[in-house]
Amino acid sequence: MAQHVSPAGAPAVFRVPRASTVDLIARELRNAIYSGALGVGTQLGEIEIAQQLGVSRSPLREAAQRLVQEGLLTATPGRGLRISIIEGKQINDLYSARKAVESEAIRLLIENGDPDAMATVESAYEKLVIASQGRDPRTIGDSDLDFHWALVDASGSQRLRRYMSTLVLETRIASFSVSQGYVVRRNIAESHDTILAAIRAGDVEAAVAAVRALLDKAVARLTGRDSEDFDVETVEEPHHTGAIALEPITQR
Amino acid sequence: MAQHVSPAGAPAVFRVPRASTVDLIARELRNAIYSGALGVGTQLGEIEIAQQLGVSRSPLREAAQRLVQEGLLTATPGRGLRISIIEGKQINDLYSARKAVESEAIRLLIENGDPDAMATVESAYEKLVIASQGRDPRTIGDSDLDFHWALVDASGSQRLRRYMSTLVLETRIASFSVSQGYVVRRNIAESHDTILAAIRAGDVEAAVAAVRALLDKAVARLTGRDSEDFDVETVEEPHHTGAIALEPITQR
DNA sequence: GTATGTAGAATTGTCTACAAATACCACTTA
DNA sequence: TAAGTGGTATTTGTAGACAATTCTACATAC
Repeated sequence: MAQHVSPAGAPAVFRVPRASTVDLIARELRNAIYSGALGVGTQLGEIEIAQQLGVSRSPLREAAQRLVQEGLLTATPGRGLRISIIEGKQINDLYSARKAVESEAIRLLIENGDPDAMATVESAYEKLVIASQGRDPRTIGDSDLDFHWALVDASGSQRLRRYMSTLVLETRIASFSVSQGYVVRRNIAESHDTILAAIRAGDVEAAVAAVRALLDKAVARLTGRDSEDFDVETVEEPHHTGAIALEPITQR
Repeated sequence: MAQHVSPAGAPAVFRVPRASTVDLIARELRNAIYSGALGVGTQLGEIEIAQQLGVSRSPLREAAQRLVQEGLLTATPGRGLRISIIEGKQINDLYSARKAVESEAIRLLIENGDPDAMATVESAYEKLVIASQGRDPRTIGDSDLDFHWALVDASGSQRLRRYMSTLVLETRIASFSVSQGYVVRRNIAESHDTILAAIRAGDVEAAVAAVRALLDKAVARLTGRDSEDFDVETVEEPHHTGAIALEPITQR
């Protein structure tokens, strides 16, 4: 995922915003969810996680509340935290949000007309093409999400970016939740080419329509309403070995 | 703001999710921001707030992290928490997000065709009309935001609702940040009538376009690029008396 | 008179300990 | 044997205490 970029015209020297411990923990938790190290529905014991991260329970709990706010974790009083499950109607809801965010992102991307931003999108697309030529569905799925992320990142909107970073994770959770596997389409590159072509042409409506269609297809696939599309491949998620391993927080 | 509604078809009996202390604190903080009790840019001392709320620092800090994730609070290591300031380019960003969310909400609202949902929107509109006939700009501003909230709430989308609840607060913060006053248009009802008419007619594109136009106008007003529109009124925000008062958390 | 360095106070960040709620398991009983 | 019940153990929720960082004020040097 791309980094933040200093806006032009801003002062040359910023107050260095060194990341707080809570930031680092939250990031680590998100990584763990994305990678699948923390499986869907997993109840997470605070002392265990805290020990693995090399921190106390307090900052861990604070970081957890951030993910709760995002909807990635579900907190039930007296019962602690578990990774949210996203299935059923939530799938539709998730993709509604994605349609909202990605549509607006495309609009901004085209309006801004920033060549650098377009370049990163093109770059993400190329990686997607290369990945789709390979045979590893996992890699394809990753580069698919990366592309959509790049799209929103290139919009330059801080809020859309924030929303999308969560939505990416939720999409990941959803694919874990639905099948306990991982479904991707093999011919994924063509449909994305349509989007990119429209963006290049500066045709907002066409690009938006293309993304919406793409996402609608994804919903149909995930909710099992699409029995005709055989060009998919299911990959089993590696079984969780019980012992989940998180990297300790460094930098202090 | 309207309350959450049980989605149809959900099990009749839920595991009663009694609100956790963190929930209550977070809600109280949001209320304080919305009401202006916690002014923009205010540094909040943890011990003081915790005492006023009648809780310890631990749950307060956890609740605060939720608002940090929302972007309502800004946390700087070693320097604690302060209410975020929203001005300049952030205004554009904020309204981009609103466009994204509200556009999609309208789309869903029309697609769903739920009479009850429409009724709540109509109700919010009526209140807006009544308020706009009065002379209190503060009331008008409130009912304006309430209407937009009702729109998104009626979409039935959990995620859009979550986004919007934050965006409403941010909009409020923005109007506090820009002028240290509160700007509203007097003839606000007509423009909203356009939206509602399009929704009633089931015309998605027209409704979406109307909302986008409305929001664009708001941006222009807030960023001061709209010197021609004289039909506005500025209200001074009541001076903060230094002593901020928060209601203690009850229910245990 | 301005700027720099230092000491003190206050506030935040983290940890440990205690209280309360929940889950699990054995036991009893129909 | 199955269901209900009670007790125990584990986990979470909260509070208070300690450590570290930052801000403010004052003194000193240029």
